[in-house]
Amino acid sequence: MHADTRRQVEAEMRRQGYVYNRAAATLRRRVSTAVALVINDLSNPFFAEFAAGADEALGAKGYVTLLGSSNESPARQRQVLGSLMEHHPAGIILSPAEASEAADIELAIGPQTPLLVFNRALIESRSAGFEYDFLGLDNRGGTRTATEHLLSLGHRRIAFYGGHADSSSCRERRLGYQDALREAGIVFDEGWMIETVPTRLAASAHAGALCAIDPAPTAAVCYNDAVALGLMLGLARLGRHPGIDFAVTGFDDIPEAAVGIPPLTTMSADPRARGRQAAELLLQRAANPSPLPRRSVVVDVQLTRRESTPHVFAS
Amino acid sequence: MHADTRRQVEAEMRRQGYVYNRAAATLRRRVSTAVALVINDLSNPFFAEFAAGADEALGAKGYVTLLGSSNESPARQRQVLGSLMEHHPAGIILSPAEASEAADIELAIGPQTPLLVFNRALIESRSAGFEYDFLGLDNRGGTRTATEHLLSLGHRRIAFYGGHADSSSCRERRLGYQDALREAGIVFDEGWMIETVPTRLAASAHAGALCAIDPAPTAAVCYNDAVALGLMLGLARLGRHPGIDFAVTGFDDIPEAAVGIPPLTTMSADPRARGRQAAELLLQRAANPSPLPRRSVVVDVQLTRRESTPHVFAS
DNA sequence: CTGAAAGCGCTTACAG
DNA sequence: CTGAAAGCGCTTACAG
Repeated sequence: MHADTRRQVEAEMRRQGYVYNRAAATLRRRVSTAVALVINDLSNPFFAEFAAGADEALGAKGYVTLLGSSNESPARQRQVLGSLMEHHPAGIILSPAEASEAADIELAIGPQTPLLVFNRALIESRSAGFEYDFLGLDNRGGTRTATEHLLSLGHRRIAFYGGHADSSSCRERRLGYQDALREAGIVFDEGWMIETVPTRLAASAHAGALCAIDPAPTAAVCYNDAVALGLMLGLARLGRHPGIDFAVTGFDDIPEAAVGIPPLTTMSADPRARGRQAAELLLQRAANPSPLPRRSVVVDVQLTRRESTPHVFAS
Repeated sequence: MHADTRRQVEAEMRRQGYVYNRAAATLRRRVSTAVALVINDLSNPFFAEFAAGADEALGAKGYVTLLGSSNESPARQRQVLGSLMEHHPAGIILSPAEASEAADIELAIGPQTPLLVFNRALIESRSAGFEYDFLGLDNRGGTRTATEHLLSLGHRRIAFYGGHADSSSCRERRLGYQDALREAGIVFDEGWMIETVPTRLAASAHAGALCAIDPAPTAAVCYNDAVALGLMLGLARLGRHPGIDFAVTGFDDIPEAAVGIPPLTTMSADPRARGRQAAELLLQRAANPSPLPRRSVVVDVQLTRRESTPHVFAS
């Protein structure tokens, strides 16, 4: 009888087209089942995958994703956060625009809403006591592993190619590279580090700077995959043959890495899994209002060896 | 005085940390300022760009984006739509999963909420009188233009490479290709059309099927850029030289197309602009509850000529 | 034109 | 344990 009645009621609800009104519930409970997801650059597959993973995990837990994209503009980011805050989200996952100030973010979202920052450190100059969780990649360990891989293949003159020296992830990746060189007893030269805009196009156009180093390096640890793919293109145009007489490593393992020419040895970060992880971390925080201390999770990245890193070539 | 008072009040609001409660407004007004954006595949840069464009335009009009991703699963899509409906969105932008049934969608969202379908037709078998707007690309005209371009370069044996013959966009693109051949008086052969999973990897692996055609084609119109880039890779491995002794065209103009080896001639669809356009169309509908008739907007795609389409090569 | 009151649809604290 | 009532913070219809 019970089950039968239930079925009848449900049938009638469906017939009348009843839909639960989450706005009413949010108003009463003072917090919504939405999570804000603010992404710096959706056209980068790394962040698009991250967003897809986060949305997937949030959906599985009954949350809905409020999307915002900042296009790497801190001003737009502030605006987007302000607009999303009006929906009283249960939490915020933020992959910050370059040069985002912690104090700025705090102003936009207040001290109540749980925040998880992904991938990049916020600039903490003016801020004190603003609490948030952090999920990032082990940038330093990653390039250290990449560099050790090249060393194990006999390379000794190894450049670091691409990225902005003033971005936190680039700084960390350069440190890991230097760690590995130092440990191998190699005297490293500032001139081995070449700065570029971190895009494929810029990296490709700038390849000449790498060839101009004297004596020429036999390998390059690249800031990320986009840069590495661009560098390989640029080298090919200059008559070098990456994968045969030159070794290149990337970072991120974007889908294109596996099908590059040659396929790219890179550090895998599995952005979709990172998105799911970010959602988990945030929802743990949202469930326990305060007991947990601030957490900073740094994820190991895995060397994925492909054909772009040959043994050193006797020239 | 007026302005001064206003400033004081605003300062006090900020001091107390007041934020507008949109849930209360939604409850009272019975419709929210959120728009649901449901995407079939966020890891495809084409759709990620589309999402970014839609979010941008919605944000500019004071709307917020509720994201959902279906990962090409109609079941997941139904579930996602159901969950988003509880937020009473002002409208829905849907880039449907493959083989989505109109009747299914109607069941999930009801007859009230404005719907704009992007890119793919819904299967209309069981449904009658379900109204929605449509925004799509001129698939047929696009491949027709691409094929005419190859014909003008002297190619006569032109294949159509990649895609699933049962997807509506692939069917349309094949028709445009056949239109151009017919008009040029070329007797076309069913064997010139090769089916693949529409990914770079699958297209690359399947390149042998193209070379097996006898007599061998000198050019291929590809289903999309991913397929075209994969095909060029596969051909290179088989000793062919796309851009020199073989011509390839793509579709979409994803960012990678411009930096491929060689750079890819393709049909530009400008997905970010499409996202903005989808948002405009939907919001027009949301503003006027019913007066507008159902609209179907088909966007022209532009030939972007790059180095992958050489003049026919005297072999 | 201005200001107080009603009410949107839920959840929860409270009376019975 | 059950059921009626209060109240979340807005918007809008209505009285003054």
